Amino acid sequence: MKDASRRRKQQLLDHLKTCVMTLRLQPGEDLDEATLSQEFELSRTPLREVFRQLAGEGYLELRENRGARVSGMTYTTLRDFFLAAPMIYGAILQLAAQNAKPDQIDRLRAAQDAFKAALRSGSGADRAMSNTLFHEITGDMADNTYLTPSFKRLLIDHARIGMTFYRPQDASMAENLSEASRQHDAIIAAIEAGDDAAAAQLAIDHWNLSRHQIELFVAPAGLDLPLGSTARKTPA
Amino acid sequence: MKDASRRRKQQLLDHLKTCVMTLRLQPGEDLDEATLSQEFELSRTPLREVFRQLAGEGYLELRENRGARVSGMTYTTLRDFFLAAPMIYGAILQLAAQNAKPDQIDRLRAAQDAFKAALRSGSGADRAMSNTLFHEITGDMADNTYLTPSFKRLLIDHARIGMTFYRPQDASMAENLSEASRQHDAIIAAIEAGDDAAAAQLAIDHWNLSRHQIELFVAPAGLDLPLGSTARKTPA
DNA sequence: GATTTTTATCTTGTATACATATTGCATACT
DNA sequence: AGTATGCAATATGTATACAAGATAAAAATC
Repeated sequence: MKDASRRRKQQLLDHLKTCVMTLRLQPGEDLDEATLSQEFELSRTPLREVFRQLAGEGYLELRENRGARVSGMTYTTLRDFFLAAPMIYGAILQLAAQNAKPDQIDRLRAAQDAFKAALRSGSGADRAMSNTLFHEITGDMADNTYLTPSFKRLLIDHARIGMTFYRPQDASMAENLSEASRQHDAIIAAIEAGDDAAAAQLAIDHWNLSRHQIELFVAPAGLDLPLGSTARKTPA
Repeated sequence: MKDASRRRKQQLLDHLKTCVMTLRLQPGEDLDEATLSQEFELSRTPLREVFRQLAGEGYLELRENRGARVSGMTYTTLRDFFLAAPMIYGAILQLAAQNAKPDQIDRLRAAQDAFKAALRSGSGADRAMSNTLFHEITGDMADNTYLTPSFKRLLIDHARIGMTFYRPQDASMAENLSEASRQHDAIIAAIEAGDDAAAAQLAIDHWNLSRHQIELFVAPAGLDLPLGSTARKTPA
């Protein structure tokens, strides 16, 4: 009986994490204690503890006397993200290449297989979550107490950014994902070979690819209309 | 009445943070809910929420059904620390120099004054806490969501390492602190001038100084005894 | 009619009581 | 004597009840 409620608490934790990362819960969205309490058959006490923990990990924000909401994404988010990500992830992969243990490499391979499967047949959310798992394992390999907190925080918004800036119809975006998958393979190879310099370089490349995907979204290829076809009817 | 208990909760939070950073609570030490509950006149419910939050920020570790303990310091801690610290703090100071606002610079100056006062007359704990405050303000200036979590985590152990590896009698350690204070002044100047390259370099220098202090502690100057004076009575 | 004040309702925060898990000690057994 | 087992004591986790704050709606005032 106690075992069951402990499992529900863990389920709630995983559920909320997934919902935040896949945008099923939107940035800035309010969370209702009462509703979640009923859905997961938990009293408010353990629920609120889960909120605190998720706030500590960067998924939620707590406001005094005003409940919890999903961490926001502002117009400075992308800039902050791409400033920090290459540096942190470069360090993570460098350390991963130096420290990875055989069973961790096995897990990384399994995660990459899952990622490839999600590319073929999964939803956007499947893709985002399996990609997150891949990177989380590299974080385990690096095993540095002081880098992990920022890295985990980056992975949350990496998933959210990936969900935001992606259109499945776009052919160049599909090609982008194939390239990402090839980079994952190269990362596995570099880690297995213990080549930390190569791993660090692959981190940079991987983020440049992410940035490129956003550019494809924000500034798509032109519609190939002749000059002047968009002339205004009203003066500027 | 409610106001008072909210203040007590905040007091508990600050108190625990300070105790962890000044080693009044040792790494690995167990915390007793019942005792703290009485001391701060709070019920266990809000107390446990504070524990969760502090665990999220890296001060404590929570074990299922086995209570909270202060985050441990292992033999790999120092290595992990000096791997991550220069990179993170370099980035923080670089961004601080780019983004600092006038009122933040004022606060940084005030923090440095407090640090100098602690150097002259304060306890080791005063020194550690005022130094932490100085660096926390540079973190505010940098204002990057993704770097902050690791930076905060570093500051916790920066304080604890400073408390561990310091002997007030040692003259070269005192000189070391004066040099640290001069570096703080230089950091303020670089930030005010918006010179991000200089600020990043000062971050590296500042950590090299910290590392030097540990070396002074671990490998002190010899006692100047003549060779052979420590000859063993038993064979090796 | 618009704005402010009051009141009702809902949400959040805390305390207490109870259920479950862990730990240490005493006793029994090999 | 040393180890195993069971029980008591202690500590942790959860649920419910109550208190305080926030929000929204209705009434009163200008």
